Amino acid sequence: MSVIVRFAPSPTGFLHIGGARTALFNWLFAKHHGGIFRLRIEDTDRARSTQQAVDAIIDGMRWLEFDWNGEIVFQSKQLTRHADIARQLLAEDKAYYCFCTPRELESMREKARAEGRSVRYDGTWRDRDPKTAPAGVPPVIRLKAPQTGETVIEDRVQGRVTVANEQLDDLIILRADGTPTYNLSVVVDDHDMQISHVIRGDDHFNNAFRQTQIYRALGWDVPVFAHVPLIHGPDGAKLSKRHGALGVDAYRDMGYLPAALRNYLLRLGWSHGDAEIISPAQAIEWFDLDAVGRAPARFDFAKLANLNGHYIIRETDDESLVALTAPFVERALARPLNDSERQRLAAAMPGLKPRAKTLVELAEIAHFYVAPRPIPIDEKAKAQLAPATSLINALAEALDKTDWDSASLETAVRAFAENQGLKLGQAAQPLRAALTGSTASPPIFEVMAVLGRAESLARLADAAGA
RNA sequence: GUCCCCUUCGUCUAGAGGCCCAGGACACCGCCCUCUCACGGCGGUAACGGGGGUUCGAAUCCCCCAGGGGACGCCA
Repeated sequence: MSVIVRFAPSPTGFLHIGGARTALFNWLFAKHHGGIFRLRIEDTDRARSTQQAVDAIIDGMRWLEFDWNGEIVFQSKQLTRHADIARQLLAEDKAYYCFCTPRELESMREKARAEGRSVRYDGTWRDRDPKTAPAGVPPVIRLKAPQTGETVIEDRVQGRVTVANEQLDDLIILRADGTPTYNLSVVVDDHDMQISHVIRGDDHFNNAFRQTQIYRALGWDVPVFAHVPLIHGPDGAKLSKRHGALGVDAYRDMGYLPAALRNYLLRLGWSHGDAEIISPAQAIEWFDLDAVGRAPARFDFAKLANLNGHYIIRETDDESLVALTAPFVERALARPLNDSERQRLAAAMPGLKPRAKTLVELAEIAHFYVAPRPIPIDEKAKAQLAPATSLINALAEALDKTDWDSASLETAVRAFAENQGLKLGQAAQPLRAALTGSTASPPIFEVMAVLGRAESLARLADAAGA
C-alpha cells in the first residue's frame, strides 16, 4: 500500500506547537515509507480563516523544514464538490433534510443535558416527510447514520476502539446555506487525495467514527487512522498560550533552533529505546506509528532548552551561529553589525556558545563584545572594580608590554599576580569586570585576545578612570 | 451528565511474565575540572495511582476503584 499522508491545519491562527508535532509525525511517516506528504489548508470556516494565518502556517512549515509534495490544497476550493456529494447522498436516501432551527437544536441539547442524557440530535426529521416542513426554514442535510450495531476503528495508535451506533447521531453534512461541514469535507478531500493514513490529534478521535460512517455511506475505503495524544501544559491541563501553545514563530523569536524543536517534539510521545539526540536521518529510519504512546505528554521548556543548547554547542558551526545570532544582537544594539564586529563574534563564538541555551542568551552574553565604550558595568562588577582601580592601572601597564595572544596574556597576568602576592582570580576578576562589565564571561584571556590590544586597554582605562 | 482514551522518578520515557528491590534523558543536589560562568567528567536523591485476582513468579495479563484527558457545534 503506497503511503500518502497529509497535514491539514485550519488557518485560524499560527502553526502552534501541537500542530507542529502532528506535521512532524506525518512528515516522518511519509519519509520513512517513501510516501507522499501533502499540505491541505482547511479553510472552510470563511469567518475565521485568514490569509495571514495561511502565511504563518506556511512560514512555520518552512522554518521547520517540513517540505510537502505537490500544490497546497485549499479546502475552500472544493466546496461545490463536497456539496455535490451531500446531494448525492440525499438522492440515494442516505441523507435527509432536517428543518430544525439552531434554536430548536439548542433547547434539545439543553434538555438532554438537564436530564443527564447524552447530547444528541433526536432524529426528528429522519423519517418525516419534507412536505410537512415549516415555511421559511432553510433545511440542512443530515447523514442517515446507522442506529444499531457499532462502528469500529482500528487505530494505529489507540488500538481497536468500538462505539455503539446509538451513541452517534445524524450529523449535519450540508449547512442551511449550502456549504459543507467539516466532517464531510475531510472525508471527500481525503478520498480525493487518496490519503492512505490519517495521522492527527487525539481531539479528532470522535470525528473518526462520524467520518467512518460517511465513508461507508459513500462506499469508499476508510483510510488507516492514527490519533496521537495531545500535548499538555506543565500543569497537566490542556496546553494554553500561557504555557507554550504558541506559534512556532514565537519559538524562533525565543531563540530556539528548528532542529532542536523537531528533536524535542519527536521525543514527546514517541521513543526509540534510549535514544535522545536523534538526527533527521535516524528519525526517518526509525519513526513508525507503533512506537507512539497513548498518553498525553506535558510540555517541558527545560528539556527543550537543554536540547537547544546541544544543537547550538555541538551541531551548528560558528559562522552559522553568528548569522543566527546577529539579528538578536542588532535588536539590542539598535543598529546593524558591521563586518569587523561579525568577525569578532565569529572569533568569540567557541567561548560563547557553551554558555548559551538559546540564541537570545547567546546574543546577550555576546553583547559586551560589540557594545560601544564605555561599556555598561553591572552592579556586581562595579563592586569588584571599585577597590581595584590601581590594580587595573598596573595590569594595563604590564599587559601593554605583552604579545597580544591568549597564551602570552595568561602568562603575563599569572606573573603579575605572583609578583603582587595575589591569586590569579584576584587579578582576573577585576579584569573581567572591566573588560566585560560582568562577573561571568568566557575565559578572560580569550576575551582579551578577541577584543584586541587597543580595545582592551581602552576598556581598562575606562574602568580605572571611572 | 453521556461516550471514548490514558495512568512507570518532578518531566519525557525504556520496559511487551522471570534479564527490573525497574534503565536512560532533562531538572535538582554533591564532587572534580577551573580566572568567573558555562561546557565536560563522576556520583546521588527520585517512579510501577489504589485494591482485588490469574500465575511458581506481574510494572508487564484480567476485574474494580480513584485520578487525569478528549469529545459531545449549521467550528475545524
